[in-house]
Amino acid sequence: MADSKTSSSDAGRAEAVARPDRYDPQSIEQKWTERWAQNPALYCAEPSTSARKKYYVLEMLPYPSGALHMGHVRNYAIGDALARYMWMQGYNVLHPMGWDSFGLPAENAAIANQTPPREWTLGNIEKMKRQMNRMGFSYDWSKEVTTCLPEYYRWNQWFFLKFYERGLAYRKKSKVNWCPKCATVLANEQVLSSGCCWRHEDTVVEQRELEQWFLRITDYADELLRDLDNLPDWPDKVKTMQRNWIGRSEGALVDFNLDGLAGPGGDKITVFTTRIDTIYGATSLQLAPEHPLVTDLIANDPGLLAKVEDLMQEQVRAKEAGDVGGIEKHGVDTGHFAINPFNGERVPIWVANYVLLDYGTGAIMSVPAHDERDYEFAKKFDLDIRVVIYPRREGDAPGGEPNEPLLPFVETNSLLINSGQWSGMPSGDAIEKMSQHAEEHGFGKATVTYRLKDWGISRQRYWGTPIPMIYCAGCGIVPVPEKDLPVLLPENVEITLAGGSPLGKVPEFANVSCPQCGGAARRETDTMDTFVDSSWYFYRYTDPTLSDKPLDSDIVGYWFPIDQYIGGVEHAILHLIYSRFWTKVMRDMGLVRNAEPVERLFTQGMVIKGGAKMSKSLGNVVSPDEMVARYGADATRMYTLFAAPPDRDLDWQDAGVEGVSRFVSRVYRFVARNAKPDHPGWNASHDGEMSPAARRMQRAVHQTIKHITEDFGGRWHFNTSVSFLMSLVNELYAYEESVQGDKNHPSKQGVSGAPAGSDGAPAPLALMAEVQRKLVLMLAPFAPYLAHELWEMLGETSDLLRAPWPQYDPELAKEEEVEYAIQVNGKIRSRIVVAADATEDQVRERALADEKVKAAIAGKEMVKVMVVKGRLVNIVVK
RNA sequence: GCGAAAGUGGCGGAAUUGGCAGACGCACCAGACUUAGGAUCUGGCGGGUAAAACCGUGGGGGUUCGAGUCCCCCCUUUCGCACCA
Repeated sequence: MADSKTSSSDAGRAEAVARPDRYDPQSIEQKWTERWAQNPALYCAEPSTSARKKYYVLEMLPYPSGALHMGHVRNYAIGDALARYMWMQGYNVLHPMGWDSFGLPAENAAIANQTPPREWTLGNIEKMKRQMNRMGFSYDWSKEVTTCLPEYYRWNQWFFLKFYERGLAYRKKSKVNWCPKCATVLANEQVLSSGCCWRHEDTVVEQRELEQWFLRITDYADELLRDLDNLPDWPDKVKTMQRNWIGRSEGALVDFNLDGLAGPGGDKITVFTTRIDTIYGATSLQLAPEHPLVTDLIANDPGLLAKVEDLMQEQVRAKEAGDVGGIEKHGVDTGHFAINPFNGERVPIWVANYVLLDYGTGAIMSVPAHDERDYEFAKKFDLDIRVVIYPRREGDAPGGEPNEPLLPFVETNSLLINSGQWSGMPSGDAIEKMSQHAEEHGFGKATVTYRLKDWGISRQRYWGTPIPMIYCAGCGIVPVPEKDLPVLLPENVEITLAGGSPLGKVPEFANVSCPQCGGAARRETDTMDTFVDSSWYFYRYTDPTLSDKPLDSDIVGYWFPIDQYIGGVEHAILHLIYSRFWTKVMRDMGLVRNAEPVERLFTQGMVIKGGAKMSKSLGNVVSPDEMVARYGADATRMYTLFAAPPDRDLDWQDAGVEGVSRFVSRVYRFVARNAKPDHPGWNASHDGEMSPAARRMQRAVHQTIKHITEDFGGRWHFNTSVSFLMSLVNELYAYEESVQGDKNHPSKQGVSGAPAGSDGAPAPLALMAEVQRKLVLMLAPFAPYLAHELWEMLGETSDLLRAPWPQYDPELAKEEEVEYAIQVNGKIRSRIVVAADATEDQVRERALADEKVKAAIAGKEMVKVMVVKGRLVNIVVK
């Protein structure tokens, strides 16, 4: 190969670009981008009749904001490495990409730039698709899905009608979360724990009364919870978050009749409790300030009304201040009483700010002795504290007086006292028996409540899927007939953030005739939450061209469940719980056979810089475009894999990309010189024995294959995969030097054969060719452009994407020698190197012959212990 | 407050089961090749010492021949949940 020295000076400068030893990512990547573009079928999944086993790898689809950010690049680099690896493992790989393209930013852009949302969105998609192709991601674009196009969203509408038929979509007036900045309603899942909007973290969500469409996700609460146990390959963190979100809680409802006058709003208060066994200790009832009965009870007392109003205001203020957890408890005595159905006792009715309206019934029985919050409240307002579960700690003898310092006693491992006929019963049994008792006597029953609420999907926005419903004065709510789908989103609509749904101001859209009676009717003008779009898009990928149905059950049956889903942990609740819900409904509709959409989930860490999330305001944004222009796509992608394990946050360091770029270029130069090595050293005769350097390199190759193969199958620590590749290349350089001398040392040039000390048998050319071949194969998932270029350089004509992944030979990967540390009385005194297959006796002999060991044991009585790699040899010397 | 994860050189990070702590890379230092070097190649690089010894994985105990790894207590950071009755 051309020696860099001969062409390096003035003459070489002009031809620098053409020199094969100079890595130029731009020209290489451009060349392959063009070639791949000419072969659109390259990355296409084979049909479900393929003889290959299927593998569905999916990355979360992006919102087309207009530019990829590093988080995208990282996400897709992981998915692409996996997709390429699985192709090389012989699988039929489905690796699609699409656009979650409805949503508010398009409307904001429309307002800011006077650009129609559709135009803005489709333009962004074009830009981002170009960026993705520039990165070399192996997407099957024949499966592309764009959620804002009628070909897709008509099926949202179709699903909505099916949900409606099944009673899973319903309309109700309710208090809803309203973000003043979004000018629309938010689902519970879209309200942060701070009480602010998920898109506007500084804007407190307001409560408004609106008529909204809801999806009955709570019907599936139990199954959504239970089936988490069938997802062993989901991160525990995500499963825990979902469990908490669903918040299943077993308990009982108990009715307390109002004492004396029946209230105008009813004559009883129903409370929810998980501890019905403590009901004899209930010394008050507590209502949430917003509880509808509250105003009835104190309607004629303006002073009390004002105090309750204060309680509510205080909560709002606390939320605004970000004080979520530790709001101080306050309450108001209504002066009314209710009757405990178990013992007939009158208990005062209070209003308390620590009772939540939307959990349980919005009313509780307060048992200060056995609930921490009730205890705190009772202490503060001097309410009775009555012990009804004998408080004992582990080891306490039974009997004796209840111990005030042990209160509140919240354990269920003790016996009831002061509880009438129930006294003496273990707490756990009492919960069951007392619920039964309540049910038999008609004042209560066992029940299960959930934190999870039904999913409100109505949005008062333009850029979303129109909800296919019509309101007729005569017929009421009338679904749009299936044959009339899609309900097309009108264009040229004036978009503002004020005055309700923009579609409401488009008469030709809103005014329709009733499908049932033909009379004048009004169309629903709200659109769907965009999380509807992303709840089932991955099914559509299997055949996005179908025009008569959303999916083909057989094709879906072939591809599903998704083998590997990759995305950010920020979707642990919203997207991933909605998707699971949607799949279960689809299964009940007979559309799909799988109960869960995703077999394995991987949540990658964020890309940060300087310890903070990248953001324009911090000015620490790294643009993928700039990185690609500077270092090429291969180096950029590879850096995102190398800089940190994929599940951890990646702290971006510009110098780090430089390092990976150097590595990539080092690989290029090596193969450029050695694809057809012409140094005489390679042609030296050999007698079949390999030189130690050759053996070393061969071992490195097989160890690298082993490591990377295992990493793909398990831990996914691609940072170490890349580092193994780097080490391997370092070995190749060392080997090259051993064969032909240091190219940069003229004194050594032309040295033929193996260096002194070897057995004089340089490895054959074939070994060099084989090693390079394997190196390129292993590079393919991480740096596809470079790998393809080198593949060609090696004279390979087969398609690298489908070339078989290299196998490793465990024998060749094994170390030939093992180092032992030798301890003398607990301290390491020496190290010896012994053949890997040496017997214990041989090791012992060698150890005792070691000079340092001899010195250490001279004149002593002792025990020696030698250790390494799990082998332990004890030698006792007297 | 509750729950989970993490804490290793100047930095990003290695070290599947307890077995040479710091792989690989960055930064830095030295050398080579150079008209030049922000290119390339070679070597060095936890502290400490002339060299050893010795000390080193947030802190303190413990188990073990041997602990970054296992056990107990504490500290810090990040994330999730935060009155869920």
